[in-house]
Amino acid sequence: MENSKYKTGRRATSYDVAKLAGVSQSAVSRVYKEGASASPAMREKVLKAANQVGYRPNAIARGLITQRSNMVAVIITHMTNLNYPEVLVELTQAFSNEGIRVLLFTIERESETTQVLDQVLQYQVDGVVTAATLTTEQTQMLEHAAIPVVFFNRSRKDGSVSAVRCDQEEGERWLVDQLVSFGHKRFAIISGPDDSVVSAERTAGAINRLTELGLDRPMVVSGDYSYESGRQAFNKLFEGSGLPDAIIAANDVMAIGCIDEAEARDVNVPNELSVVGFDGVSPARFAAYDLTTVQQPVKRMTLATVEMLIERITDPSISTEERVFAGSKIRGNSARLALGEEE
Amino acid sequence: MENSKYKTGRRATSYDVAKLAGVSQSAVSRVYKEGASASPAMREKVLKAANQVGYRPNAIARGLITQRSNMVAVIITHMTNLNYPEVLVELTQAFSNEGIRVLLFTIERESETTQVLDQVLQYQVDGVVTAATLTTEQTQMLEHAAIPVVFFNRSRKDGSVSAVRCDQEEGERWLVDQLVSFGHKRFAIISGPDDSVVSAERTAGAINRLTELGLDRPMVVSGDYSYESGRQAFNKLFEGSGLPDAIIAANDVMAIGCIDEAEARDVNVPNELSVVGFDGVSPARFAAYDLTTVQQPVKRMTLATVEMLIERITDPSISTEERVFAGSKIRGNSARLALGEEE
DNA sequence: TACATTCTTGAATCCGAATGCATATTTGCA
DNA sequence: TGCAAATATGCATTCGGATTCAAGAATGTA
Repeated sequence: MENSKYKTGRRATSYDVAKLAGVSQSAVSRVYKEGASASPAMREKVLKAANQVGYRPNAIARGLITQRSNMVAVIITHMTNLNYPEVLVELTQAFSNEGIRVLLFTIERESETTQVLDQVLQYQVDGVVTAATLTTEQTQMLEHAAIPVVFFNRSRKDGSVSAVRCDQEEGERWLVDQLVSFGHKRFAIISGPDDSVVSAERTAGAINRLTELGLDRPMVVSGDYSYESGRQAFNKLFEGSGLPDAIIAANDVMAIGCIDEAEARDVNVPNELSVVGFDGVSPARFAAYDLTTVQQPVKRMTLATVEMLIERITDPSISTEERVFAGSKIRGNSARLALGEEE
Repeated sequence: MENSKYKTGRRATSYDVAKLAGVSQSAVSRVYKEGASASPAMREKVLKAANQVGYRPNAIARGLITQRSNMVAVIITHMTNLNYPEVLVELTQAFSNEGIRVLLFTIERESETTQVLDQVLQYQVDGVVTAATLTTEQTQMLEHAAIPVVFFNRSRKDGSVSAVRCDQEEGERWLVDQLVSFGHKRFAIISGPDDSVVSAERTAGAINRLTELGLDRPMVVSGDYSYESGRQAFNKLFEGSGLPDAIIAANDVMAIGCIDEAEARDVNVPNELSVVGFDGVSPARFAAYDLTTVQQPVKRMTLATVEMLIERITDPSISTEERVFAGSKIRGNSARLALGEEE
């Protein structure tokens, strides 16, 4: 006991500082609390003492009493999709600017949310950003615990949750229209993992538009967002009954894999085959691929997410909101495009 | 006050559960603590009540009393380098398997560690993994607070910190040897950001080996790990006095940029120019580039990091250790290589 | 059946900072 | 100069779960 005060690692507490400065613990606390009444003299004494012992308020203790941890959970799936790292970094940075820390939860597939949710609840986070779909039950658990959630790139049809997303469907429509306007007729689609909502939306978006335009229902080959799966998907199509005019991949990385495999089999892109992606990740801009794709406005989306979540944390009674961003259309060189046609 | 108990979001506490189950709060606590004495009857009663009210132990409160937050901080620089997302995911997953949560701190450049360190200390993390260099002073602060640290891909020459790293120098030596054995004589290097230790090590490793072999000191152009900077670097070299035989980039992404710009200027890689990278990130394996590079064994490195950090958290008195991993040599097609020569 | 040993359980206390309340001090204004 | 209003400060309590201590129950052994 006597030596505990000298034990290495004994972090200084507000009591230690108080004693050293000859004031009360409450005084120390007030000095660190913006807007609390403390005389300049007091403040100086306290800060000096705090400095001497290297005092830093204990965020855990503070969280316990204030019921605010100043941490949010970010749930994100395994980042095969190169889009996620960028999202994560931007989110972290934006939250950080607001004095909020990010507790990271990664899962392999969207279906593994259960264990994660349990942890999220234990850690008393102030809010959740999820890039994985939650069941109604899970959403309700969070709601019941009064933890606001913002869905990233997914939502509920009934608008019962707050969400920020990129308009996948609109993006696919543009891609299809581009391809069609040049005369492409036979389409194939490479979808993402079964449990990816984003992939489902993109795939459906493309198919719907094709149907609207009276074209044949495209063949759909499934991938898992990875480069390899893009290559394999091409092979499946190549070995099938006649190559399509254009392949619409559910993300850029698969489009890239697809292009590489096509070239490996002497199918020239874009002359013999058009390939388009989605996301606008950095490799899509590499000159060797120069994809025609739709880029998600990651920065704006993450800022909107942070803003929205903080708003809901501050005022939990606020009603849900959905913000939908259109993607930026990028005309690359992986598809033969309509000439001189804008919009 | 009276309504607070019914307020939405009022999370159930161990007291609530205790009351409902007709036992003491201590009993509830014990049921949730492995190895604590609690009769099966008691356990059942408590779990039933807990289930009824959706009780989950409050990790914050627990952390306060146990002096263990079960969180570690991961400090990582802006992920221009595609290597980091992978590292981050693997770390998170591995920590998660050990019941430890990751609090993420991202910084733009390695030099911005100060503010971050302050936050790290406030959040009472049990340990720190840093992929950014810390000053001696900063390391001492952590040490004084008894927070173990593991450096990722950086260390101190005096071995005063625990570290896990990839042997950058050895990797560069292999690259240089490969290139030299084919007859390359004129070298150039594209370095990373000034404050990147990894870049410094790689650059130095290559230069040292070239010197050892009696070759001319290479020209060094600086980049910032980005694709664009790789392109620009090529241009600087192209406009300079004669293109070198080989360019050694401090990471894969710059190597890719460099290759693209070379092709754009009708310099064929690898026939007219060899380009090698470092990291072994996924785009390096894209067929269009197929880089000759050294791949960091990310999975093994992250596992070692987690293991080491937990070891130090468990027993802080343990002495420091450094684990150095050799990178996997990848002979791609971006450099003309020696034939039939292994090792 | 008696007594020692182990197991259960609850009461009380603690972790470290925030805050309502009460008191002491200062400031403002007539 | 006097008194009210505003500030400053300390005391005591609180957040929610872990843990020590001591008492009570169950089990084992002779």
